Amino acid sequence: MIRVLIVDDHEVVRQGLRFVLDQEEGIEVVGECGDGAEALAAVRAVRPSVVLLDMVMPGMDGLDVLRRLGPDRPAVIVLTSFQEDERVVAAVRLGALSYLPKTTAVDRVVEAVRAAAHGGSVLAPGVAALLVRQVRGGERRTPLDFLTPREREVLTALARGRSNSEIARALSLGKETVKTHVSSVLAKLGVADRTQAAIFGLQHGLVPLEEALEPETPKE
Amino acid sequence: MIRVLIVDDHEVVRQGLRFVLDQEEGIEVVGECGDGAEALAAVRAVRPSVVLLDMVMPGMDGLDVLRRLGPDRPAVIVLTSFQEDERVVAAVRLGALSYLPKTTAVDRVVEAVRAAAHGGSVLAPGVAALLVRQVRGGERRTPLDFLTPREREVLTALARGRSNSEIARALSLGKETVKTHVSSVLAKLGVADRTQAAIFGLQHGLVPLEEALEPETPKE
DNA sequence: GAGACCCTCCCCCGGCGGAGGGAGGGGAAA
DNA sequence: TTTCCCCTCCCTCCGCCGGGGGAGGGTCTC
Repeated sequence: MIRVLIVDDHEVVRQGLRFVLDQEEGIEVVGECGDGAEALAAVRAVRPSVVLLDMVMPGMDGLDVLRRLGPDRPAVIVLTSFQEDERVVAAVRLGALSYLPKTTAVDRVVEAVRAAAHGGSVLAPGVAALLVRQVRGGERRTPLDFLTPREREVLTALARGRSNSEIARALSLGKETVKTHVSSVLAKLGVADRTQAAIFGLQHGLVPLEEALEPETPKE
Repeated sequence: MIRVLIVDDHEVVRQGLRFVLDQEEGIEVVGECGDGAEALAAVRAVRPSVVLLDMVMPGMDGLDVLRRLGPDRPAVIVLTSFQEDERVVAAVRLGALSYLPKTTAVDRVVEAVRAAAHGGSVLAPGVAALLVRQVRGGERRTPLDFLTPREREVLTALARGRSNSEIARALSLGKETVKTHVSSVLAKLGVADRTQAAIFGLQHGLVPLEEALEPETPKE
């Protein structure tokens, strides 16, 4: 029996998944959670073999949950609305077996659950391509991949709406240095100015849109 | 019998809604659609009395569907992931009876369907507050409400990453004029620069994030 | 008609932003 | 070691951005 825990802040989605999975033989839904904190507790409590995890949730999001799962974690299938390049890769790095957009046909979800039960992956075509790109450094990569770590940090700050001097202060740098980084970022992304760079960063999930203008987000 | 059409690009969500609604007496799900174009066709074909409409879909989105529904339209309940101020108001203006976030408990969805069948509304608390603010101009309003039409246009362009001179060209204005508008926008939104204004605009759904850097989007 | 508001354009000016080039230190790989 | 890249900071130059103030013409309301 495959014991499944469903984590999603949308009750409708939880109902849908439960409905679909309950009809399957050998699969049992052992719990539902509406947020990340609940999910962690539930994982410890009911010891599911597979977790269906939504990426975007209020409070602790999917990535946070992945980070906090212990070493003997259940198999995790990420199910999300967005295909944000950054997050896909992050999720896989953090041990997610499958990463499926919510537009996925339910059959594929069932497949993924069965596969996950014995450590297998089912990837949506787009996601698969993305990972291949990432892992094998093959063909065309996101311009983001060409950024150095420092440049990413700067771009992240840009996407939060910070000015050069604010960034300098935040990263303990000279503003000259920040300008240098910003210039390379603009060049590498092929955009005209910081505003476009910020939008680009937001589009690629460097910063969740909701938090973008927040003064500080220590996240914890 | 209340005849319901479900429109959502996520099969999981469709299944969930169908499951929930099928259990209800007097409610019958007469169709499911995965995108806007399908939805319009289905409305004509099966003549549902209530449409559950997702706002964000590939291709023709929920607002487009609302715009294109004829005069003798079915009752429409908008069900969406985001509570983007702009779109809520737009949807209601376009005739949506209810506007519910997907985080809504399923009971409320059922309530909304029953209410919609005879022209009633069920609003999530947040949405209700928003509409009251909008309609009665009461208490605190979004800074967006203080913008003049022209300023909105300019902010929209800002959110697409346009420079002042590009905006001037696009709107057939002198760049001096654009600067004037940008200045008022910054002041009214209480932000420091155009980048922050752009982010603000994106957060409030003036431009869908995905389209933000697109060179032109005539939408059609 | 007087006010209020919006839209349009103008001026000045200071400063941030971005291009371009240079330079030193450090780490990693050939 | 030499080479290459990254990070750091410095410089100049200039254009765009944004603040402040002004001004004319439009509409709508009182």
